[in-house]
Amino acid sequence: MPDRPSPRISSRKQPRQARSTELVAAILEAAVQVLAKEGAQRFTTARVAEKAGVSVGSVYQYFPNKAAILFRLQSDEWRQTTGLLRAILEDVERPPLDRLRALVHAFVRSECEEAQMRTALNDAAPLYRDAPEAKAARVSGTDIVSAFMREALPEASEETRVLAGDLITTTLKEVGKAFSESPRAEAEITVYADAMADMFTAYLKSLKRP
Amino acid sequence: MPDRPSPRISSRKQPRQARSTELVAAILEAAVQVLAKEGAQRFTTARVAEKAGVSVGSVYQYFPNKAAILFRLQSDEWRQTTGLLRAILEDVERPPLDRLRALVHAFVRSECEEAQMRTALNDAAPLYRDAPEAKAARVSGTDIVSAFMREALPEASEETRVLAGDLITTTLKEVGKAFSESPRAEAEITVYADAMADMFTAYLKSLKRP
DNA sequence: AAGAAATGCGACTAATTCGTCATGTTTCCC
DNA sequence: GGGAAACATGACGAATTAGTCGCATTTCTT
Repeated sequence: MPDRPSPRISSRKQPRQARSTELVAAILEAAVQVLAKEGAQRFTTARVAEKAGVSVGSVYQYFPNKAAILFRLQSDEWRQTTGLLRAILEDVERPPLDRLRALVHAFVRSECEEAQMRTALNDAAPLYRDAPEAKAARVSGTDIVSAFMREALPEASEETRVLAGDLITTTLKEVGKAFSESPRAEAEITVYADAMADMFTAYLKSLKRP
Repeated sequence: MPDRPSPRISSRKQPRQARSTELVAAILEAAVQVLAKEGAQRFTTARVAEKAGVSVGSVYQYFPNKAAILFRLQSDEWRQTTGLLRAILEDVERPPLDRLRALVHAFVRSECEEAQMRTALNDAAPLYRDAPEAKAARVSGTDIVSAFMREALPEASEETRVLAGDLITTTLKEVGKAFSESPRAEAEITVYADAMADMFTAYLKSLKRP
């Protein structure tokens, strides 16, 4: 119930010439910097435009509104993370629990990079959260998880698998997010990721033999 | 890095007469409603004042700024939750893992009440998060957890206990928050809380015998 | 080269916001 | 009753913001 309506968030028009492609890239780059440096509260189209060395009008040629810029950043971020995780999960040679551990490490580590920007992006979430595109994005990605869970818990009921998969996914995402909100040293990251992997491992083992 | 500086957030003056005490209560009550109904984005002192049937000026007599109202709500919420959880954890008769399960249920259930308002309050977190009072509030409460962990894992190293305690606490809080962001049916809550308790239980057991 | 299409510009508007302050009202206490 | 202190008011100033629009410039196409 955060923001008024859910305005359209999809791209206004596609860049067709080289200069406009660069312009969009410059805007996104600048948006990241503004977000990291100024925070969600002071993230304005004017500031982004200035940082990008571009006029406000140009920003609105390719993004229908402020939320669209933020959603685009979030999408890109999410696509990248998904690719990273999928690669790990689909390496069928390694035993499932090994892969899960590797995944936890990769995810936590990735969250800790550009932590400032990510935190600010989360702060701005209310602005794009309710848009239909954002909702759709959240649904996708379920298939990889359920495939993995089928492998890790072949004898459990589908219901159990869905529940456990959801719990682990949510925990990974939310706890990772919270963890990365403070600046962290290398060693700390490793220790924390291991602890989380330990927890998941113990949980999955307990579901195997109840 | 969300909001400019961290402005003072503590109370501006204490109400000394009956009417002003009621006024403060009315403001807080109204604040909850505005937050739930309009969301963080549209939470303004003017709207709160109007809903409370009071003038803006009066609001600023007892709260130095908007953030202070939000912080106050968060504090109250937190105090209440802490009390609830402490009572469960300190019931020394029941075995530790039983208490932990009860605690998870109580917490998740409590998060699901007034979910709208809580979500909005979280959205507004950047406004008060950086204030010193808020930082202080986050530190306190560690003692109950560590007492419990000493009991649940008497033979583990202090380091392990701190880490596990932190992980469980963070998971409970963050996953509970995320879970309550969608509206949930009774049965769903029970199932989810049980799953989370299962995960914690398995984790703690695994730390007992490695 | 010349018209068309795409792109880029930035001053400007309309709206919203926070918080103050001069002025009135109520309560307290002697 | 009367003076002081506490309380309440709401119009107002200063600042910020999102997004638009008429016009200038660049690129494409033929």
